[in-house]
Order: sequence, then structure tokens, then C-alpha cells
Amino acid sequence: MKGTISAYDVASKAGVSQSTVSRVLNNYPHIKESTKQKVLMAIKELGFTRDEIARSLASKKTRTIGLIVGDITNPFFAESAKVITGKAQEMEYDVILCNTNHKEENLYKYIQTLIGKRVDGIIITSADKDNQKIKELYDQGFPVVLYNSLMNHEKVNYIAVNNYKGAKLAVRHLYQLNHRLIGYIAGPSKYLTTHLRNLGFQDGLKELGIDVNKAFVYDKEFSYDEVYQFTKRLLKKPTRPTAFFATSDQMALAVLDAAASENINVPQELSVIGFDDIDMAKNQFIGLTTITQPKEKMATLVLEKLVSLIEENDELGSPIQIILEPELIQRRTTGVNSVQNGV
Amino acid sequence: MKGTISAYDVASKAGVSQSTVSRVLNNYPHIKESTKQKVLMAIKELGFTRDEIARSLASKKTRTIGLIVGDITNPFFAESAKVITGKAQEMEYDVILCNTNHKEENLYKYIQTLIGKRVDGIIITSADKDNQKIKELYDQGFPVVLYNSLMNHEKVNYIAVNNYKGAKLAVRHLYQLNHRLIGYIAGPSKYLTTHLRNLGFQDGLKELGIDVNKAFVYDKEFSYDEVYQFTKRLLKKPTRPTAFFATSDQMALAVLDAAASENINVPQELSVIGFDDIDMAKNQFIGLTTITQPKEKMATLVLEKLVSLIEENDELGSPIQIILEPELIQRRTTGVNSVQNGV
DNA sequence: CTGTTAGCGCTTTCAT
DNA sequence: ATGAAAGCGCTAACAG
Repeated sequence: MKGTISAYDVASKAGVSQSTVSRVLNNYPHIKESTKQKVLMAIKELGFTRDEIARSLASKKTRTIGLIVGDITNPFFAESAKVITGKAQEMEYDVILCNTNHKEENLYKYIQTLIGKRVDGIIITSADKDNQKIKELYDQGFPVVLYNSLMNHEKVNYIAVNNYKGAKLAVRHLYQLNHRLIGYIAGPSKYLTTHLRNLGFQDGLKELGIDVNKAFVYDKEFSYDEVYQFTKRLLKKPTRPTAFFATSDQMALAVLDAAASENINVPQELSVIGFDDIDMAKNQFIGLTTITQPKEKMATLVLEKLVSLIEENDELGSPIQIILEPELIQRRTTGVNSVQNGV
Repeated sequence: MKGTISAYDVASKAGVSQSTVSRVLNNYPHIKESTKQKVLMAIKELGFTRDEIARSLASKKTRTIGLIVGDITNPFFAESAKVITGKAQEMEYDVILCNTNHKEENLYKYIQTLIGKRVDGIIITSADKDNQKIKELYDQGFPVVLYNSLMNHEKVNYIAVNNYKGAKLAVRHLYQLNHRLIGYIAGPSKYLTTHLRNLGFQDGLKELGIDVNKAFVYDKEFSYDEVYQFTKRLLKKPTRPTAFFATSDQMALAVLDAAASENINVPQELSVIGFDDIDMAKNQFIGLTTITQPKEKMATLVLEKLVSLIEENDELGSPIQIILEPELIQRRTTGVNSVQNGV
């Protein structure tokens, strides 16, 4: 921009003091209507836009929050981001988007720069379960709330779904459909969320009297390509899973991709169930059976809770810890097992 | 945060002046090694994080850019956002994400707040073709570059694909597969990008001697649900399109959704081609034929161009206007027409 | 109801 | 090589 117009310029044009300009900008109650109009006129004529940076410095508030996601390309996060930014706009906050690609070093770096930029609060969607920095923030009373993320027995704020239960739901569904050889695409166990899903999977099988076949579980990093390759390899074996449970819909899509590449029909020859219920899952061309997370509700909640943390100073109340219920939604990708395989 | 630690605190702890602290923070060349170490120590011990807001106020730079998208839920934008934020992080910029839901009023509001927040530059991915505000920004020399977006004969910076040509490619592909009844999901003509696609579609048909059947084209707002309903209705008619061209992959998915709901097989009974080449299109379970946009390249370019606009003041050079070539990628959703329908 | 004044925490001359 | 001091454009007492 060129030599920007300041509130002083407005003031002198309107024949008032700069603080009066500030007052009308902030809707102070007791301003004479006529001077208010003079100021408003001057603002319009000069095309003045108030400098929020200076305002932030003086007021110690930025009306900006940070949103840290593991992968914005995962529709679950994109869909969540949409409602978060929408709600934020309503409440007059802006959001800085931080994409960590699931790298812990990026998480640290981003937290650091967000603190530097003096954001009013942070939403984290991929917090590894023992992250020291996040605990510190909480202890300092800095507004942070985890979204679809939890931490070990700590006092942190979070909103998530009952992941353990969700995973069990998935396992039981597959079992009822007569599947006994079940593949599993695990999430990184550094995240408590996916770790709980992993536990739910194992315990679920155990309760049904089935042993986990280690060869059937993928437990490396989140990577579409690697999951694709893993699945493909597995499907080629003489004894292969008749069903897959993937810890996210995104990964379930990778499984479907691999199945298609092997000309394996879903659900006739292979059942697949995901987790998240991304919009695409509803698409009848795909029809992914999945475990729902009430993402609209969750996303609205995080934003609201974060803002209340920022604006009221309830800081010392007990932590916000909300666990919502998951639900199974059966669509086309799961069906009764008809494959004779091993066993 | 609590009573934050300022550079003054660091200074007094290190026994130097605040400006020296500032110098080490900014890597000034001529500082005695010993004092540098003292300062660094003090910083570490105090856990000091420099206030970027104050820094911005003093330096008139925020190292923050705005990214305005029509819909972050559209994988094309999410995938673009990922590379943009990644590149931005490398170059030490942060990005404020603005999701307009394709509403022009939101675009205006967001531009306004971004200007207020004194961002160093803006990337816009959904600029309506006559937007006055954007022209103004350009005229003022404010760094803006449009991404996958263009404006009417104006001097604005943009990076996009040859949309007109891309659309023709799609039409010809369908024609070669012997389709004559072609449905079209148009994009809003307020965007020059989609408008050009619309023209390419029309001209493409014309050149092949085919009249556009108005009843076969959807030309309302971008809306998954409405496109779904429209397609569904159309597919029920005795004389229906044997193929659809959708102006975005996201909309192509809506068409596939509708086809599946009517139990119409793709591509045996209906061909579908999209535009964008989102990652999902490659998924062999879907295998969407589409027109590619080199999004990785485009996204890298916008960020780089924007930053060079910000950091060097080439402002007065000629506008950055880059048009890349689209490409057709055939996958599973298009095939030779075998349906006898009208004609 | 409005003006004056002192910061907010940095950067950036200008001295030394 | 480093310190002193003047802003950057606001907000927020404090007067009156």
C-alpha cells in the first residue's frame, strides 16, 4: 500500500481528535451524533481502514486464532476447517491455517510462530499424546482446545468422539457379516485418538475370540501410497483378509483403490469400513460404510469453546473435555462374507 | 499469556540495551560474539518469544498472506492450499485462510479484513470477473495474484490453465466416443474461469455440428445437492444425455452419485468427465476421466510470484499472467456410447 | 461528550 | 560494536 491513511488524518479532516475517531470506530456509546457523522464522512472520503496491527499491539488482542491440522487434504479436516472458519467469521475472528503433514517438528514450529504472532487461541487437530509444549500452553492458561485429538491423562481441553467404542463398532459389524480375517489400517499410535482406535480394534477382536493377525495390520505412518501398496500386497496372498477396517475414510479409500487395482469386487469379495464419515462416503457411487463423527457439531463446539476461553476468563474452571458418540453407518462397501479363505 | 517477557527484560538480564537484543534477533553482522552469547542465553532462560505484532507495526511487514478460496472442501482447493501453505512455511510466511462459500459479499468482507490486518499479499482463487475491489488493489500496487481465476481484460496478476481449451478437449473426447447427447454442469459465469469453460463447451459442440440442448445444461450456482438433483431428474427422462461433462471434478462426483442412485452403470450406460484432476480422480475405485490442471506447479508458482511481488518492488513491471496447458486424462468413467437414445 | 497523554514492544536512524 | 531516542497507529486511562 502507499502512504497509508491513519486515524490522525481522519481526525484532522473531521476536525476532532484522534481519540474521538477511535471512539466512533469502537462504537462508544456517548458520542454526539453530529461529530460521529463528521468522522464517518471523513473515513469514507479518505478510504480509511483501521490498522488492526496497531490495534492489536495496543489492545493485546489479535482476533486471530491458529488452526493446526495434520493434513488439510484429508476431507475430514477440510470439512471441519470449513465450519470452523465459517463460525470464526461470524464471531469476527480470522484463522491462520497450519498444515503439519503429520510431522511433529512442524507442530512445534507452528505453535511457536502462532505464539509469536500473538494469536488469541489455538485449535489443534493432531496433537501427539505426550506433547510437552501443549501441556505448557495449557498450564499457562493459554487458550488451546484439541479437536479430534486427546492427550494422556492431562488437563487439556478437547472435543472428540469415543474412538475406542467407534472401532469396536466397526469390528463387530464386520464380525456379524461373517468376516473372520480382518485387515486393519492403523493410525499412528503417537496420536491418542488413533491409538484408541487401535486398541478398540484389538480388544474388539479379542472379545469375539479372534486373534489379531499381525501380518494383516498396517501400523506405519499415515501415507496414502504406502497403505495402497500394503493392501495390494496383502490382497495378492493366498490367505488374505476378507474385510478391512481403516482408521480413517481417507485410508479406506486407499484400500478401495488397491482392491480395484486387483480387480477385487467390493463388497462381494471384500468389505471395507472406514472412520470419519467424510462427505464423499455418502456418495452412492462409493457408498463407504463408516463410523460417523458428528463433525459439524464438533467443529462448532471447538470454535465456541475456544472463543469462550478467550473472551471470558473462566480459565481456572475445570478443563473442557467433551466426548461425543460415534455411530455406524452402513452403506455399500460392506457385505456378508462369501469368500472361502484359509480359516 | 501472562505478563509477557519483552526484549527489555532480555536486555537487562543480559546487561545490554534493547536495541542490541533486537540486533541479535535480526542477525545483524557486527555483534561481538560474547555479547551475542549473553543475549542468546538470556533469551533462552527467560523463554522469550519476540512479539511479531510489535515487529510488524514497526517494520510495516507482517509476513502473513491471505488465501481466499471459494470452498476449501473442494479437493482441488484443499490440495492447492496444502502446497501453498507448505511453500509459505518454507519462505517464512503464514497464511490466513478465507473461505467464501462462493459468496461475493464474503469476498469483499475478507479482502477488507485482510487489508485491515495488513497482510503482505493476497492469493484469490475465486474472483468474479469484474470485481472492482480487486482492480483497485492492483492499481494501488498491492500484491495480489489470482489462482485459477482471471479477470476481464484487466491488468491483474494471475496463474491459470487454458480453460477454454480444456473444455473443448473434454467435448471432443466425448464426441469421439460417439456421444451426441451431452449433459453439462456449468460453473457460475461470474467467474471468468468457469465462463471460459462454458464457452469452450458450447463452441466445442458447435464445431462438431451439435446444437446445445439447453435442457441438458445446469447453469445455476455451485451446489452439490442441486447438481445431484438436476442430474437425477435428467437421467429419468426418456431422452437423456449419454454423457456428462462437469466443470469440476467435485461436480462430476455429484453426477456419478446421481447415476448410482438411478442404478445407471458408468461407463457402460453413461460417461462422465470432470475438470481439475483431484487426487481422488486417480483412485481406481473411481477412476474419473478428467482435464488436468498442473496444480502442484500452479500453486508453487502463485506463492513464488506473490512473494517476489512482495519482496522486490517490481510492481511496475508488466502484470504476471501465466496460462498453462490442460491435458485430458482418460480413466474409467468414459467409454464408447452404446445407448440408443433419441437422435 | 471530547481532548491529552502515556504506553503497547518492536525497528531504525543517529550518535558515540 | 552498541546505546539513546523517536516513532509505527492504535487503545485506554485521566481530565475537564
